[in-house]
Amino acid sequence: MKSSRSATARTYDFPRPAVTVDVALFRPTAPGTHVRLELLLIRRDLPPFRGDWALPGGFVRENEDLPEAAGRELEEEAGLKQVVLYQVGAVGTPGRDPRGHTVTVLFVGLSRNPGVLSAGGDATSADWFVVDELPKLAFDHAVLVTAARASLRERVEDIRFLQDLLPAEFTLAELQGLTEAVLGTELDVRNFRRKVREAVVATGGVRREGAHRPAQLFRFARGKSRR
Amino acid sequence: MKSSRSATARTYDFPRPAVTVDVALFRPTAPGTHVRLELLLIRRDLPPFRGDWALPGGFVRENEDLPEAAGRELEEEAGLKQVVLYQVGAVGTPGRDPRGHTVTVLFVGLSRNPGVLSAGGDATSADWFVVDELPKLAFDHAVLVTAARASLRERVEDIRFLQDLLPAEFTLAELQGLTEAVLGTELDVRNFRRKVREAVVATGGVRREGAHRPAQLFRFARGKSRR
DNA sequence: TCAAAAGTGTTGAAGATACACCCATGG
DNA sequence: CCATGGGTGTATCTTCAACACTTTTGA
Repeated sequence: MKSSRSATARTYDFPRPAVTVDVALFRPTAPGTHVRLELLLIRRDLPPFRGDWALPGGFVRENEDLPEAAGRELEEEAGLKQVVLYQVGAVGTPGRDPRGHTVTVLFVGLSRNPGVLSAGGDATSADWFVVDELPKLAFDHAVLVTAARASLRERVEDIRFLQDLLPAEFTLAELQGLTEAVLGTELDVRNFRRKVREAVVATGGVRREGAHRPAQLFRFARGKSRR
Repeated sequence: MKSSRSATARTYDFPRPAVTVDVALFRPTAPGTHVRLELLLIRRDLPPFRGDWALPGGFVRENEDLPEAAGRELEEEAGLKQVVLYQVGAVGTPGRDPRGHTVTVLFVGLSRNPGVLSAGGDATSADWFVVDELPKLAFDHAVLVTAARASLRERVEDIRFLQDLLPAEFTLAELQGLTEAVLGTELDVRNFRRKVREAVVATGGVRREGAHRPAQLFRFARGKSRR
């Protein structure tokens, strides 16, 4: 990209949009019970949309790569590090920010170990919200969240997408619960297990908890994805 | 979105990347023979990469939407209008433009009726290149082209993606040739026809050309896509 | 009558869906 | 012994891949 018409491209004499990143970071609620997805939101303490909740995000800095900016914002605004993100796309509709034209690049992630949420920087507070009960969102963030969820649903078709999210060892019930949370639908136990059979291998260990049969532990097999 | 930390966001006191759009516009070679894809490129007449070929593109203007900017650049640099484009994503790797940090949003399109290429504006010339024999490209445009082709291949899985590209009436051989050009592989005639059967309807007309059986004409049926 | 492209069906394999019962454990 | 979640197999349907010959026409 960047097929500018001027050789002195750094000295623009016209106004231009700013670039931001926004991050839709999801996490599953605790396994065991019915797993649901939660979304990380930041409460805005400055206008516009003061007091509303918004996706973490902010301006991309000069010579900063987009994923880097997304990770930085996540750390600055919620104290989260080492989160795996991927890009969904860019949105630049004029008017989406009342202060001026911004083009945002949307990143999505699924987080394990959410760690401690520290409302750092200028963000009043950060919190997790169940995705089906979100508060009113600032800017066009509701649209972004919809796009983010749709993208997640597509990705999880390849079960290995969840590899970074689960601990090294997990039970198939955990894997299924997480998949169901992302898809928003329930899956048949037997069909699910057949489908993931080639992607995981039993470690031999078991997990005992509660008055019932212990669950075998699995890990992801090496090798490429399927489907 | 735009979760800035300043309420006076328009007065940034730090340097920031510029936003560009780039367009990978493909077209099929003439049907009848073996259909191949060609890509529209613009010859750069200014440094950097002076003399190299590049994707059409340029800076996004203040309060201009991204698809609008992509269409405008296509018109300015190649004289093409009314091309249907869709977005693939954003790339903002520092160093991708030696003049300074730019974030580009990549758009892709498939063009029918390419019209007359007018090397307008500052572009020395515009031309079509068979995708398997591209010249050296400026910036990181080779990467963008690869991403664009991969995206096209995914989209064409839904045959209706080609709806905007074909004339109102077309033969199944034309439809198949175009699909094959996008995929870069050959398809079985019978399987292809079975697959598209529900998406198209015969208009009753035929096209006669050459010393062989005339081809029936089809149009796309109304209704949503499948698969 | 010939060359050239249009058109057409069947079979097998793989993948998806639907569905119900036994197992191992802790309390 | 019972409540709880873990674990398993079969039948059906749909989808995809492979594969070869007949039809219609203009020259």
